[in-house]
Amino acid sequence: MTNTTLKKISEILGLSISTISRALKDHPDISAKTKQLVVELATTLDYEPNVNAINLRTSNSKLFGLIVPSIANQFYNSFVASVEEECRRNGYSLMILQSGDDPSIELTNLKLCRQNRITGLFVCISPETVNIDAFLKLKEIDVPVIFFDKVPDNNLCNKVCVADSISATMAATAISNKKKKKILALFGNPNLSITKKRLAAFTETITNKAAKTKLITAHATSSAEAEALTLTHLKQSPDTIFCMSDEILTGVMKAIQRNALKVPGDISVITISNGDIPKLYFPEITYVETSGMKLGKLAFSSMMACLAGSTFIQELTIESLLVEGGSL
Amino acid sequence: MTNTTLKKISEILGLSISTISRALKDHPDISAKTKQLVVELATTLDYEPNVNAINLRTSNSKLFGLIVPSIANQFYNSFVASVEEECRRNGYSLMILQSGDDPSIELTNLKLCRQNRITGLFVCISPETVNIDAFLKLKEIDVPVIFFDKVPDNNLCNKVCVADSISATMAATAISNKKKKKILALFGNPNLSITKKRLAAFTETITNKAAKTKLITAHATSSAEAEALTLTHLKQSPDTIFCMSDEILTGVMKAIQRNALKVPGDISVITISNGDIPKLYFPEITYVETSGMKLGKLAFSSMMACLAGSTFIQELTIESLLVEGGSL
DNA sequence: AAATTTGCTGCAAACGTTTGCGAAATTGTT
DNA sequence: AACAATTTCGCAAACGTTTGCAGCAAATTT
Repeated sequence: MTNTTLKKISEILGLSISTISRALKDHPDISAKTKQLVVELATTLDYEPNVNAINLRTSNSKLFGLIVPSIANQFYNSFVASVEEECRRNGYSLMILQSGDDPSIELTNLKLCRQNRITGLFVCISPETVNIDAFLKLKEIDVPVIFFDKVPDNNLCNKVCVADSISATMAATAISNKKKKKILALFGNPNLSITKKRLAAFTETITNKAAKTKLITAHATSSAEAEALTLTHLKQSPDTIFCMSDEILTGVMKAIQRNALKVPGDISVITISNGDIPKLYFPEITYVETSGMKLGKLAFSSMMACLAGSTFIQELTIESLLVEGGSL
Repeated sequence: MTNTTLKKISEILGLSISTISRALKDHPDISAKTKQLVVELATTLDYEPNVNAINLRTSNSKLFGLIVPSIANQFYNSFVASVEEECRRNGYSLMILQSGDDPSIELTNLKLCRQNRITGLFVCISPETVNIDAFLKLKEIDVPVIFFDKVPDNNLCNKVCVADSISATMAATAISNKKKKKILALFGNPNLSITKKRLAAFTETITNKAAKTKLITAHATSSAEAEALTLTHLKQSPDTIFCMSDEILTGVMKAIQRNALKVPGDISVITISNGDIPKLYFPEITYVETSGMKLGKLAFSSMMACLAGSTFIQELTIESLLVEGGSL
């Protein structure tokens, strides 16, 4: 058995291919009874149009590309899920590709996107990616590119991000409101702009709002490292720990559980997170939300704006939100 | 600017389209110097072949479809990630679609796959899906279908699953080896075959191996429900809790933390899991591993076997593995 | 009765490739 | 110098659609 085509239907019905094509899309030129005839046969034969042929003919693929470091990550995960949903609702397809933070795979994926003649691209570049010319070339052929989360410095492109500085500020404010005196603040890879922004904003806020508070900052690039670091600093008995991300948080929590400390009795915890991990603990960890889902919706609407002809280049951020758990 | 095509290159070089096509794919008919000429120009013009045209011409899309309830799930997540990786390594593309466990979206997604003329489909059906005819129709047009994880009862299809019975048995054995006396075993949605299998195997093993042990079983369909259930049963002070899944585990752990119980001093915990969640706690939770990654690799190789012409229908399972944490 | 309108349908080109076949140009063989 | 063999390339059809245009019959208007 082979796939049903317009031609096959046309031969059975003794009509021309163009009539079949028009009948199936309810074209006014075709009489009602012909339409019925065609639609019925198409249904029984399980006709499904060949999108390759359609795309070729119309040069409009209705396909978006999405390049992300890894989908095995709470944040990107929810981002991807929400973009996927929006695509389905709006009649688009989505090609999801993982780069594994490897610039060469990133390029391979980009190539794949081009070969598939995507009509738009969502991309989160890897930390090592410095040259984004390959992405910008897409714009030359009128394919909009929306950078999300980890975005290039170049300001000639559309970006959607979480409000890094603001969320760190919010966390710092929440801490200072509680009159904490000795804070351990843990951050991720110091080379990432996301780390720099959060570190700067956090430090500044604490310095301004709670001048007498002692603040210790440190960097960890993995959960295990965060755990070790926490265990070390716990000896100086901080009263609060701030975590820049879920990864840091999980390490910190293991250290806290290992030392059998009570949260928030012995020590307070606050983090910046998508929200899934903080809810795994009791009490639930207070966090500043950076929603991948919201970011996905924003990215999608930004894409739609581009496709609608907007040439206005903008950098959008989603607002953060303090979600109270019981850990602060 | 528009995309570069073979035609454009051929016009610039004064050669025919077929020569360009052959030159780019290193066809022996073409002379070395022509090849070099063509390749150079193609590179500077950023030529990327149009896969729509290729697929149309060759009727071979090199595209797999993957329908999964949700990618915002540790297990499916790792499954998808590993399939995606295998695809990239083997020159295939992957169209990832979420059904949200909604049978109608499932069908929409299936239609999308057909329209894209996928060469194979990986699918995890929703619990409500009873009629799988729509999927079986794919086989009539020679598109292999690999069902994974939640599979239909029908035995005329290829399936890859985690070893549900065996993993439950392994967990039960681990418990009985520790001479536990009072077990609380929590399971998920009682209508799912996965639940039935795990429940049956667990109960049977405990009954056989530890006849004197008291076993209480219960069902919870969400993490919150599992927490409430645990809090209730904790009053009867079980010495061990078995969790059927990560979802159950997270609820149980919140209950344990809420009651400030020590693991494994006051109570032991064991679960069946992909491995991510158990490692978030201290001590890490002992679990029987059901690896989404392994399942992904298995599904992919099964797909490859089908494409290679194997008509042998089989149900494959991945072996489980007891990963010792410190919770038992 | 002729002219016009209306309703329905078909023709054919185009989208960008691949590939079997034939032909021309070059080389090698007697 | 004649022929065969080889190298190198182009022609044209096909994949499954969409769509501007033309055609034709029937219905309506002059």
